[in-house]
Amino acid sequence: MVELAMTEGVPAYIRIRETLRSQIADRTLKRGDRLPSEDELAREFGVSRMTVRKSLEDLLHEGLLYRRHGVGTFVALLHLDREHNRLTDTLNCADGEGIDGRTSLLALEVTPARQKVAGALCFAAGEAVIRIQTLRLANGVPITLHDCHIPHSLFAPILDQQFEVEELWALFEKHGYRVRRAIERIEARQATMEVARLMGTRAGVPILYKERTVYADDGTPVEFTYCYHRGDVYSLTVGLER
Amino acid sequence: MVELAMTEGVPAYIRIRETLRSQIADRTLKRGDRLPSEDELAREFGVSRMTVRKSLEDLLHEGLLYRRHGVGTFVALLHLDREHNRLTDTLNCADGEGIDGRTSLLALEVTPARQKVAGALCFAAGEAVIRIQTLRLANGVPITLHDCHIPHSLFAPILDQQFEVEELWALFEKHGYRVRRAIERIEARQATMEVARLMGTRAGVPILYKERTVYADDGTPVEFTYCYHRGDVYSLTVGLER
DNA sequence: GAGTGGTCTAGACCACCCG
DNA sequence: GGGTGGTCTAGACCACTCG
Repeated sequence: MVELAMTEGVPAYIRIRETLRSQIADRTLKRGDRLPSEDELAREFGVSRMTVRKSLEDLLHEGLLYRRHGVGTFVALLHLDREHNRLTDTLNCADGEGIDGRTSLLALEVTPARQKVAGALCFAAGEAVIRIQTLRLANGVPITLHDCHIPHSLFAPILDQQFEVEELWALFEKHGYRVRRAIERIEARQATMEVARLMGTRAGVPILYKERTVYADDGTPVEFTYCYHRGDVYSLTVGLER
Repeated sequence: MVELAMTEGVPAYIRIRETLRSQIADRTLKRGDRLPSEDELAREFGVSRMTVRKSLEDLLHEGLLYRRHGVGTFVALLHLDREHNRLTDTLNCADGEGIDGRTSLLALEVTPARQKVAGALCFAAGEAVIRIQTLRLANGVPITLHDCHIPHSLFAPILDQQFEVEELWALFEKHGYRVRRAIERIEARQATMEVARLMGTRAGVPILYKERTVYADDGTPVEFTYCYHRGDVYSLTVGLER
């Protein structure tokens, strides 16, 4: 019987899942290897087969493993980065290793929602939104201009608090909205004069433009943001399935 | 006990899942509604509770439902389009309703792989790849230029057959590779002279540029494609989670 | 035919939330 | 306290693949 990493109150299927994950990470299980059968794993870990299957579920979904009916469960040859479609805080995007990221606040105001913003947030044009405009710098170079809109009706109290734009989603959560997913519409555009000025570049340079709507886990839209990424220094990676 | 749609050999959890899905679609279950508890559903459908939970799994994952421990399972307020991160055939992208899409073949050749192509396909620079260059038109307007590369070693036989570029992935499958997922790197660029010429536009216009690597379910890279989308008429939508 | 994963059962106990 | 979902069991039978 195999010794499990972690203990105390952590469900068995999670301990088994993480044990398998680390065996794959440290090459105890190599790419292309067949795992022991589910019956064997159940015996090894001292749990029922249903629990083993529950353990495998997430790893299969991530693409770390794949199954062939009647044949076995295998470690995938290539492990795609799970982070690709991971939702990160709009105003606090990760910049990768060795990069000094900073966010500066350009504007914070309450305004009536224009039509597109209102539509995305599911309320009538003209209702109040909190608008947070920020500039994201990497090593001092402007990378992204964010123009973020959140419903005033849900989050008005945040205006009365000190808050860091990096912690916007933590504030949402304090108000009972757990951020769960987002939709982004992506286009290639040219910088307008206005955007160029704010980003310290010149009009006409390529801009990766996004409109992002963020939803809580019950489906409530909690944020709509225009994003302008400098095309010459920014690329975006997404994963697709099936 | 509830009558189930579909029958004969379809697993119970799938019939239950689809029954619930259509109840949500036709508003028998409305947004925000609490579903019957798992015990109730088990009684209604005449299955065990584990089977009910299996039915709910996919719907939860899709975001159609969400759960609150100790409270219940609910229909989400907003249903995000499941198609966003759906992988579609590179050379045969869907164009939406009422659009006449066509793909014309610009080039089909065997060439040595340049470094980036070889790297993506996990073999040495200079090895043979089949290169398929196509232009995608919507209502006669060039939308996307694809420059697709597939390993000659895996798919050489397709050169000896008649084949439609629209059916590339079906051919992969015939050779034992089931397409499963892809990674796309996305940038905003300006059209080069060469790209502008092929797409019937002028150099400098915004181009949504992608490098896409496609993987079979065992992780084998089966395709690497450069995509050039006309920025003024093309936008891309992606979903992000968590 | 032997071994694998796919589906399913009929229970059990626990943790969480609410009134 | 009563109802909900979260975890888990110890079996069962089936469908698929391979030699």
